Amino acid sequence: MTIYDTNSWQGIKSEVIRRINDRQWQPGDLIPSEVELSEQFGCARATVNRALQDLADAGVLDRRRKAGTRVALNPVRKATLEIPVIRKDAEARGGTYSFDLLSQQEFTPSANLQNKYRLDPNISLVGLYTLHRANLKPFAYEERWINLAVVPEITQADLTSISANEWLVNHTPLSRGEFGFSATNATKPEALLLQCDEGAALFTVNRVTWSGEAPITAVRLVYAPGYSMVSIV
Amino acid sequence: MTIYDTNSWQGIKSEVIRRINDRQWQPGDLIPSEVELSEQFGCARATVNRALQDLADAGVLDRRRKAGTRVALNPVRKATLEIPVIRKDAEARGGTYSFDLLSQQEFTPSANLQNKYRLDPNISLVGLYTLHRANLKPFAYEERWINLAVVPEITQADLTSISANEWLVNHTPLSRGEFGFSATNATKPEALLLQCDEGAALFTVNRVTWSGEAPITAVRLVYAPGYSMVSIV
DNA sequence: CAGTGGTCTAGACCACAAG
DNA sequence: TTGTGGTCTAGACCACTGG
Repeated sequence: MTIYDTNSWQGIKSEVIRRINDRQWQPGDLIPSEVELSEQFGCARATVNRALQDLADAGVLDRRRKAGTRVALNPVRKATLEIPVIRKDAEARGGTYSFDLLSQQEFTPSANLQNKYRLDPNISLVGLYTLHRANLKPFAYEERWINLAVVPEITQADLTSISANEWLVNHTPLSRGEFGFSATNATKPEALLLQCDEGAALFTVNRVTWSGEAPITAVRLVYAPGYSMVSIV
Repeated sequence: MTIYDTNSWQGIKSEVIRRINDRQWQPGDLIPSEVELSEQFGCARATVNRALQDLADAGVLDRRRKAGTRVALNPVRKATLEIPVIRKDAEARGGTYSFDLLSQQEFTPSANLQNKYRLDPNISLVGLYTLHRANLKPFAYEERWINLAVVPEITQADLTSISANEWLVNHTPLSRGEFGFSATNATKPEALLLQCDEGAALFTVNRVTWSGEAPITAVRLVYAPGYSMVSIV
């Protein structure tokens, strides 16, 4: 346990946490204003501000101008998932990473894709089917399409030596995305690829990545049985 | 798209992002120091600091004293999962929430639990088995134990009217935890409870919550088929 | 050692929203 | 209208760590 001075922002943060845990300040309660607290703690208001903002980010406090700062009624548990590049993930689980690019072809978006992602019918997409391995054993199976209208350069890349995943991460440094996590039963082809029984429960990630209004890529990733994604809060 | 002035920290943040996306600053590159940037932007160093710290938190920049600030080589994708109380989750999915407390009993930790969670063999735990429902249909099945040495007050609570989950959230406002997400095949009893086929792929969450060195509670939660946990980055 | 980020201060002005 | 948080400034000192 690290101890902080009470006129450091971390110290103020722990003190606030202590008061909440002690139930001096209960859920829904209004806590003193920044000015009052800075007087209590004998520090600058900016220091209190830093501490309270941090706690508000964490979902512990609710702050509104003029209305003041309250202890959150529904302390949302926020878990920050670090989603590593698959290669790192496989390596971290003690394996040597490799992958097979099973197939790659260009196509134009189906009506379904056009609607779902607001894609122009005339653009080209690349479809990629990849089996990721750790120590040569199947680790995850990936189905992906990439929007060539956004990243045409990828046609120049050798996607058998670097995975599309990594290429994209390094060439589109910042982007919005949506993740969906679910569980699906292995289909027969998936079972063959992942060397598991048909119907086995597979941890599944769906991801769409956007650059402004245009989708860059969408992925469906099914992990071999036993995979677990861990997060520390 | 919101536009910020370049001497606000948000403005500086977007400008830095722009330079990274333009590849003026490439992954691994050292970017100018805070002092240099504050001169370039005509603002105080603290403002630049705020912007760069934000980007470092997001995993876009790597910062080290004396070594300076670099564009991250492995831009970690961080997804912030908001993990709501089950009731809210069920309600957000358009249902009326209810639950059945199937069983509740006190016991002392098995050798296995003692080892895994460093539990004293003499303390008492409560085991709870709960079926959560949305619109009366099974939503998730929960197995949980709670450490009475840490929260003895819970024996006073009526856990048939408020779920243990919510009681704990409101009485242990801040705590560390670990989440694990995986997929499991429905066992026969789970299939009965969740009204699905045996073997169906179920999204599963394991959670352990700690208060200092002592575990407060551990939960295994299996969701009815079709559940998907969504996160926006 | 010296240069970088990390933090604190005292003061100021602004933006928002409750009354 | 007015009290609250949100932000910026100019300056200062500190903590870490690379050279």
